[in-house]
Amino acid sequence: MIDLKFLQNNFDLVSQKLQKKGVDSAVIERLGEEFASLKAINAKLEAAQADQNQMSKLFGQYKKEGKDVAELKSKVDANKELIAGYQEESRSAEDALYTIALSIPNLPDDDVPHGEDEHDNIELRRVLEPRRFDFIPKEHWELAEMNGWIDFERGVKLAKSRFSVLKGQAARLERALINFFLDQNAKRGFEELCVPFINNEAMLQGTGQLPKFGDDLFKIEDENLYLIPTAEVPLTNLYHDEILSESDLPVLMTGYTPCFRKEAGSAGRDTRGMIRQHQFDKVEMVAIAHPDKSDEVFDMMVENASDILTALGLPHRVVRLCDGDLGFSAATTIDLEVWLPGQNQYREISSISNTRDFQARRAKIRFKEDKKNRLVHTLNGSALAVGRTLIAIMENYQNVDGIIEIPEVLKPYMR
RNA sequence: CGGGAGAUGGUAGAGCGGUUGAAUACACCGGUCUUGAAAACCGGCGAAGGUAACACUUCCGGGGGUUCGAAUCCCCCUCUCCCGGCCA
Repeated sequence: MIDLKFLQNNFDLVSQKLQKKGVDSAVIERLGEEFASLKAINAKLEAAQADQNQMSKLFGQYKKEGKDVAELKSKVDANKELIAGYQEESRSAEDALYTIALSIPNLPDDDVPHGEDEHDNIELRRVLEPRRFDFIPKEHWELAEMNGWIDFERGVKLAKSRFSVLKGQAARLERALINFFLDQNAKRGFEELCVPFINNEAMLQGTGQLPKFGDDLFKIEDENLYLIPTAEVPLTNLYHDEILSESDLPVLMTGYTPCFRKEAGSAGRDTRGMIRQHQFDKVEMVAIAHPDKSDEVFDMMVENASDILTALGLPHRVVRLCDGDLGFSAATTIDLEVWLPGQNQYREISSISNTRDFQARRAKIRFKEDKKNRLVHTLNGSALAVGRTLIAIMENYQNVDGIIEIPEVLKPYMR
């Protein structure tokens, strides 16, 4: 959630920044008004409550002294009705405010480049030269079929479209990658966690998936629970509504989880192969950082993910997202895109974001700084998307017969 | 899923319906003492909103009710613990 006090004092700035994220300035104006009217009604309510408390104390005193309370009681009764009315007003003002506030995306950082969509993203650098093939490299689904690695049809039979089954060496490679990623993250100081794959509504609101993006989530029937779309949800919310001590920061966490996404609105995109599935494996990094030091942590996370790709010998590029392409919660994002020779293009394999205090405000994650509580910064990034790494290995390590070599660093993990 | 018990500040643990936002102990922080530490003694010590700072408001698992007044009484929900069933 954005800082409403900041909004009050910097309307033009906020409004202009959110324009890029597709928010109409009229909505921002509404938001400011709702905030102001909530504060106004709460002031009235609190004054009336103060009166009530005073009179109740008097009441007790009168009783003790044997005085007549009839007049006082009628005053108290009248005030009570006043309070009930204010309470109702306050409640509806609050509803109105949060209905809007929770659906407003984060403000982009000042140094985020301007742009409409992914075409305006800025390539920062390329790492590793793509290999030159003396034959036409195949796409991963073709390789999968030749090697008997992926059973798309039976995945569909078991669940529905966009589900698949990994077999034999591919299943083993998937597991090897998970272990490799977790080990690499541990070397950077990320503590490994194994968390619930189902989270409740409050957690999904904390990280920003709800209330706005419920259509992308698998909900458990008759329960207030959802399959997680990313480990960012449980890892970040581990400290939901908690106050950390300054010395705890930064908290660096990593975890493997499957991720479940409905992919609503992705009809027809990447329907072939394993690029876009309803269920996929991912190893995630999450950091809870001191607000003055989150930039350092962010750089480290980007470096870590890039280094893992390099260790696997996978060519990739580092891309800075423009404001038009930023996700809902992100203030700044860097994507890593891996080279897929079969597709002859770079495809996203990791996305690393600093949400600043946006998620922290929603999830109430704070730390003590000189007796005062201050919101932390939360960061998240993939290191890495496992299925897409598997695809990248298949396409980059194929030979002319369709045989796929195992990257050197993974061999110990395949034994 | 069935039977019983419970939910209070970082932890432990009190709390007749009326200066109880909450005794007490431990932990923690500051100070005195000490070469330093420990001990002892003194002081401080929950959160949110609000304020320049006060004031003030709210919070004793969550929600609702009774009352002038609820941590204390009533109802619902959630969670935890113990016993049984099922089970990796």
